[in-house]
Amino acid sequence: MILSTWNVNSLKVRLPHLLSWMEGNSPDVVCLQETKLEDAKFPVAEIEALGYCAIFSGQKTYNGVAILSRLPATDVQRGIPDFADEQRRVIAATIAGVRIVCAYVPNGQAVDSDKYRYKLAWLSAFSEWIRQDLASYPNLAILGDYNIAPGDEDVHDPAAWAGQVLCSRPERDAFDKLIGLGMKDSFRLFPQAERSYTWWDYRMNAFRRKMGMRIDHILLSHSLCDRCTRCQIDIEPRKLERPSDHAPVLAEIRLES
DNA sequence: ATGGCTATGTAGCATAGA
Repeated sequence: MILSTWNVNSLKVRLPHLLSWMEGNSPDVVCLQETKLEDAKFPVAEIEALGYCAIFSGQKTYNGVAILSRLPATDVQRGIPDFADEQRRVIAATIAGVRIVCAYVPNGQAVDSDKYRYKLAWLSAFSEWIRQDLASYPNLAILGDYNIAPGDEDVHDPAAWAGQVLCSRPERDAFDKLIGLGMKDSFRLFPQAERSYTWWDYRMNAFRRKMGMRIDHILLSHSLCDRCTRCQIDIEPRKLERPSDHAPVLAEIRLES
């Protein structure tokens, strides 16, 4: 079972990239962030034509998340339970016995901004929800754009980014809190190339110069980690014309038959 | 050099992303 996540930065613009990427990589589950589409405008027909079902929670202009799946998705949850939030950032469902959580964590803009405080409050509520959900779903995966670089090795210039948004101690503590609940960063289960990133600024030829950040992650519960055979970032779509600024991340899980 | 791109909503630029 191949799980994947991709911040597409507008599904309307990126739909051709997404469809060809799905054809080339045959993921079983695709978690999308920043679809920027109202639900009425979601490209259901194009997704279904590839043999996938789609569940989504979107809004105009900003945010928006979706899960595409070959197998049926049940027990769909939109948003963090008991956390009032206008912003469409979370959708979760059970697929083939695995609880899939698709998340678009707030960016935070700048440390000490209102958006940063919203990010930390959001992460706190999210973490509490995951803590409870892990008791019900031992096979749990959280895929998405965390907007957190977990360590300095995930940042092209750690000195310049020290203490900045995406790298600050409270954000990394929030990430570590998820780990402490019984999750692992599947990317670090395997040897990886240095300067492995999932996001590069559109400006300054950042991608070509390998000036990026690893902020999109697939966290797996321990029981799923035991069956994870690979996790990798696919930088190929970032090379296309009019790319998303994020690259997709994939993890493969060996499911018992 | 605190910019630099890109997408959206909307018809000029403002806002947001990370």
